[in-house]
Amino acid sequence: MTPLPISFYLRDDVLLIAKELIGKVIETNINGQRTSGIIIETEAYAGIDDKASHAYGGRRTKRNEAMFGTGGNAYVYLCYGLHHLFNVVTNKNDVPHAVLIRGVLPFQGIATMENRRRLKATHPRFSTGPGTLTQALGIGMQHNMIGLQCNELTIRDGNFIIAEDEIKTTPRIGVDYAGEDALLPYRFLLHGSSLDRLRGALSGLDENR
DNA sequence: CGCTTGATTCGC
DNA sequence: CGAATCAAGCGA
Repeated sequence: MTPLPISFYLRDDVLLIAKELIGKVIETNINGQRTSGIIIETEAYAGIDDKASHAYGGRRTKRNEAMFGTGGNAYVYLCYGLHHLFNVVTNKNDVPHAVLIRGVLPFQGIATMENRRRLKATHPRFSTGPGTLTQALGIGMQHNMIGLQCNELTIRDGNFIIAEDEIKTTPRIGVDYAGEDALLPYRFLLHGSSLDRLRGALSGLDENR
């Protein structure tokens, strides 16, 4: 299975990319352990005019430097001093667009992820939430700024077909500080019924394909 | 410098 | 509901 092409990430429309990432597969290969998850929730952060974005007003620091890099790189940062949050950088160099990955469905390497999380994969908060999925997949600061075509951390198309009407759109979470931009419908997630359908499809699949 | 606040999670 | 835990970001 091949990584999504760079052209996927270089496009201007970060909202469209955030929506299209639903159903795609994040895969990590760390110390010979392959783990992966299917993306079920994302948020778009739309550049220097977006008050919720770390890059609002053109703010450029050591932390958010990755956002100013080229699309197709990872932006990983520490939140609340303890959680690593994983973003996909989009658009061209110096246009700081990004998509925050907020939830995945456990797919491959479930035993490895259960060890990292010290939780059973059936636990409701196993990998739903931006800080828990990074822990499950083993994503950390060592992945900040790396290209998503690499073996260690990549996103590919798992051919899970998601229809337009299976995706719900809401305001973003935890961005109250962003004033009126906190109300923008920039969060995308699978409907509950579609989640169940996906879960059902997964239970019939060979985990090692 | 020192103080405040997060793109959060978990346990009580 | 509050603790954990640290680096931006901001004002002095």
